[in-house]
Amino acid sequence: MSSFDEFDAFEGASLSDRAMAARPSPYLVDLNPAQREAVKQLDGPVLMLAGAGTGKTKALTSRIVHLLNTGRARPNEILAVTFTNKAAREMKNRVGAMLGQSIEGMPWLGTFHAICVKLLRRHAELVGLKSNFTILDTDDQIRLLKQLIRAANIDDKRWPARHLANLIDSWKNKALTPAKLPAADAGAFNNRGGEIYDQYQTRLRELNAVDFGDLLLHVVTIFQTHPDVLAQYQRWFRYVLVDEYQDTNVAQYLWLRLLAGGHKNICCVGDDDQSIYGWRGAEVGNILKFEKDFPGAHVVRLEQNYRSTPHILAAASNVIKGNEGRLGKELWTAAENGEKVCLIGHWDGEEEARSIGEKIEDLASGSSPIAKRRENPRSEQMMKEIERLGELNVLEGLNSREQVLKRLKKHESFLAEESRESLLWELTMRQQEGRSLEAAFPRFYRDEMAILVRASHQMRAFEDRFLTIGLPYRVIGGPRFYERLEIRDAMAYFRVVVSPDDDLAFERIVNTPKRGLGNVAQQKIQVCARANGVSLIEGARILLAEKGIGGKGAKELAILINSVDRWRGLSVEHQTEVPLNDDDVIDDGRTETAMRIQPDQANMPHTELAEVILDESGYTAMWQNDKTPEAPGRLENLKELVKALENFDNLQGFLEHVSLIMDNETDDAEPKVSIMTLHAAKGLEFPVVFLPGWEDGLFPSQRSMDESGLKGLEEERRLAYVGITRAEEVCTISFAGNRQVFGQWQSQLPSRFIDELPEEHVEVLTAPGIYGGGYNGSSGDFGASMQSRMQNSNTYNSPGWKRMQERAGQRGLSQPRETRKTVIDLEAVSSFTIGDRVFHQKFGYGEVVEIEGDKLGVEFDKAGSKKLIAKFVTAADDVPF
DNA sequence: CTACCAAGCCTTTTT
DNA sequence: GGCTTGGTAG
Repeated sequence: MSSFDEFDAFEGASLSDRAMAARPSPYLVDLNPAQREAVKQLDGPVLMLAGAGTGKTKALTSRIVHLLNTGRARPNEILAVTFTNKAAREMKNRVGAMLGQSIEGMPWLGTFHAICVKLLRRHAELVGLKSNFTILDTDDQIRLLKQLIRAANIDDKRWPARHLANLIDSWKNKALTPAKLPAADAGAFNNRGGEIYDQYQTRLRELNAVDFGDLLLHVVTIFQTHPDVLAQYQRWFRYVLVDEYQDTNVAQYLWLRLLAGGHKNICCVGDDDQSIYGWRGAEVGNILKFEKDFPGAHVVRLEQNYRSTPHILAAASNVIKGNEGRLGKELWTAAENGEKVCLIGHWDGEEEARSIGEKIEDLASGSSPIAKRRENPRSEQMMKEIERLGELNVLEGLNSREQVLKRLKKHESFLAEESRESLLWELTMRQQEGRSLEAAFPRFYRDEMAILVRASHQMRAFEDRFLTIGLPYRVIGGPRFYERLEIRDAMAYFRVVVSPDDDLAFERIVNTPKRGLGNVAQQKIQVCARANGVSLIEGARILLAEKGIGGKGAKELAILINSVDRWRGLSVEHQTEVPLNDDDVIDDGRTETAMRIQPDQANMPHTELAEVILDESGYTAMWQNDKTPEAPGRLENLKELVKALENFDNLQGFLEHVSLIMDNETDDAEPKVSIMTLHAAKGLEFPVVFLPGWEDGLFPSQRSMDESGLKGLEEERRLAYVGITRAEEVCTISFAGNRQVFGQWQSQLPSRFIDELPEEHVEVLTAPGIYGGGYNGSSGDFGASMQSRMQNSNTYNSPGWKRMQERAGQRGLSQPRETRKTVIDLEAVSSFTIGDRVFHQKFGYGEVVEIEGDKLGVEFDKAGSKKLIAKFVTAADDVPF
């Protein structure tokens, strides 16, 4: 592989380039021809059409390494944009791993938003902001808009702020400033849309704040109105790389085109079949017209799939081919056939959850102790172990040896001292007895399995079920840590301290905890602030001085204001401007905050300050006195928040991080099943994937179809495609005949996408209990009817389906069967007796009414009676207060 | 001003 | 079913 062909990309390059290129490039060896082509075509526009699982991240990271290795660019001269923080992180890690060193020096690898913040902090004054602007989240945004709407005398019931927020967002996605807004758009929202948008932007500027959309919009505006600034960056970023190009919106597209406009060294990677963010302004058109935008673009197709089995791939392809106007790719794989895609219909959503829970436990159970334990990685020992097993001939003479080895390798990180011993023992025994070696291993680990749902409310059924059977799971992208009430409150306190102009934050905390400053008092503050043209907190100060407010409220308000002043004094982080107008300082690797903020002498550590703020404000006390079941959890979260602060230099740095990083990944030692939305799953892969809720109206989502018609349906179909292609080995699609929607029982029809699955790659399973009888094997009825459904694509008229429909409404036919086995440690049994008061994270307080092995029956004060595993509750006395 | 209750919305999907 | 909002009573 070390032939001259590695140099051919540099024909005509300068001698020094050639010399650089002479460095070995081992990363090229691992690539297939298409990937290699995409990596080596360094100059000029490149479009990489990368199907699901075709190794696009590998190609992208190899390309970065190649750029560095050939000396084409220094790390800080490469602009690499992703959509999610996770993708950015992964790319950083992989580039680092390939280079064999840490990748400190790639400051411009990040999400659109993160990179824009950096740029905007630097040039904020060009759009009328100060460089320490705050970033508002949706909640602040809506509250602000609500104020404006009310001020404009519009009924905010008929014209909800939320709606306008969405409109403004969509305008910003299209790079439309108020001035550029077409009349048709401006007329939206009771004819006042454009007007209020304008006011909103003005108000944001006054508050020295931006919303998410502004991050991009402002930067685009700066580039468009200041060619000198743009030119500087065009020169600096010698190469531009974009991940998930199919998800770019107009603003992002403009941004990219402006930045790459000079040298046109832009490489976009994407897959039109995975465009699932149309509702957020993404334009599939961007990828479809790339060749027109960048004439002479090099188009490379990655079509070899390394992820999924042929059955899974075929199922996905057959579904997606129902879409029109695709760029067209033919995915293929060299992998073995594997299992067919499973299709199961269930009686109702509860049973679907139960069934999936059982299947997960089945797949995750193995007879070896390592099945249940995950220890620190010790791969070196692992490799030795494999050798030793070989020496001992433990694996000799059995045709599954290959697979066992593969399995061992795959799970090397699971092995620790004791489990190795027991594994060895287990394998030896098995061999002596002639039993299967494979079966000593669990087929999959829990963290290799995922449940992908269309909408987040579907998650609850699974959470409830898994909680009761004690199956460890984690919800990804659910209610996010930083969106929780207590966290937002705490952060509002920090914001008030850090930036005095932050009215929204002040509003939020002024009467939290209760200070006797209700509507009336707050109104007075508002009026006073406006009359004097100052921020709310200054207004409050004036109001106090003028004695415009009295009684308990006045006293409390004075205390609050004094406290804020004191806290601010404790933090003493005076800002010093550092000149930033030279090419050379575009990036020197330091963060923006470090550049601009020079801490004064000794000041209180910000973590300590945070604690002081929360204590002295009475916020902690508020939750300590709160008796609701959530209170302990909230205190816990506050503690976590303070802990998270440790990773930052100051409060401001932290606040910025929080506004951009919405995902919080906590690495537990214990392997857990993932539950997430299909959207959140993009870019991920799992050996085992469950796709529940394939019912018309749910998936494809009714709303999507109503709002966007065929376009919406096609996007839903792409979502289905994304879902199926997440699976490596096992993919199970299911639907339920009955489902609770808004608390009402509703009968559901199977998704139309189910009819688009290719019969020969799908195995239709009989749902347990669907005909009352369930498990005694012979009830192939339902399966057969499913088959016939699919043969006559005349959908919902099959006898089997009709019968199922008829039973809708008479619930209770399928009795919940007790679960067979759970993943629990049996030691935890009976530390409780009947009558004990216990506490549960989700259900709150309750009383033990029944004990059955390790399962407790608990009558909860608020949540009713539940059965659950003992380890999920604590004695009520132990709950921290 | 707060605490409680009824009514009405709602469920896409997210940086 | 659950959450937010708005109205009313104390």
